[in-house]
Amino acid sequence: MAVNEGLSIGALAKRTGLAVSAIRYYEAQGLIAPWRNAGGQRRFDRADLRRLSFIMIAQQFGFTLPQIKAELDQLPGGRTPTKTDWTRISQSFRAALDARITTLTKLRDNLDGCIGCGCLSLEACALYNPVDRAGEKGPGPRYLMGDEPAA
Amino acid sequence: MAVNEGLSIGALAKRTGLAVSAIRYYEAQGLIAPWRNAGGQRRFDRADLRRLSFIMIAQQFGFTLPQIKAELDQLPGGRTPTKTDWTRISQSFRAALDARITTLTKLRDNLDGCIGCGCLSLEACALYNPVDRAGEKGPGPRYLMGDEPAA
DNA sequence: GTAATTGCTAAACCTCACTTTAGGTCAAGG
DNA sequence: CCTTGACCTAAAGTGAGGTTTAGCAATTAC
Repeated sequence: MAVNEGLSIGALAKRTGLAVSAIRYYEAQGLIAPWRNAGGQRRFDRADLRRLSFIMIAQQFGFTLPQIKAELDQLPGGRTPTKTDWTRISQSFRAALDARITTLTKLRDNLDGCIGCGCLSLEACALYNPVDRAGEKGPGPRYLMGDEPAA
Repeated sequence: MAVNEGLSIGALAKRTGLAVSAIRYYEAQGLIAPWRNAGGQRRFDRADLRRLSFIMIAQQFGFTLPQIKAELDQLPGGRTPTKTDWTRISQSFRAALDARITTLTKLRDNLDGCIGCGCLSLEACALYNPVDRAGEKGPGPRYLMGDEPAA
């Protein structure tokens, strides 16, 4: 129990509320990179708490793990990220979030227009058009909420 | 090609942009209930175009199929839904949507507060709290975007 | 020192929302 | 009549995001 040996996976799980299995899964997906102690057990930095926190928040916002990884990959490799580093990625994150809120609000406003007519008609309803366009992309995974597939 | 024999699944697919397989899947999930012609092929009402349209729109908003089914189940059983019926479910739908936008906006505002400090700290960050609460629900499926699991 | 925890890996399993495949049937046009 | 295209079912496959299981090793608590 020396002070500088890092956190165990169980400790991380307790502090984040994540399941141990989820943390291991994030490692497998390249979102977090613990080292190993002499016995082969994972040890984590305190900075990893922040990474996990970011992952959980971004998931609440509806981002996929590859998208989140892309954001986290912008953090510096060789050193512990500074506040400035986190501020930078929070900002890029906020832009994506703003776009999502805008889309949702626009769709809601279209829905308001439709409540009066009760139509949802394929020919006339303002709500139908964005849906139609998604359909025209052809078969394959249909993306949600106006987002493009993960980069 | 008599006038009143209903639409084939292919016709529905063309008019909605959905895949035929998706429509059959929705039937299996109880979201739509075609009848069969003498040869065993599915035949659909024109009103089913509206149901499918609603499904597609609701999915854009991030609702799951069970949630959408719950809304559609409120439509009358014995007759073709009227505009009033659709208006009623659009309104209940809008309320759910409003809640979603509110949550997202609140989270975004919290993020704004965090950009200044760059923290995302588990102890202090305003963003952490909602995440933490989700974690406290214990193991099992973690719900997204502040929604409760489908009824 | 030993028992209970906690951690390890690999592989199987799960839900959601579908698509694809395989093998066969139905309907419409020439 | 016969071919072509649309349709049928059941079952398996997909990919995201994990959890569960099995069997074993390391750590911690007493």
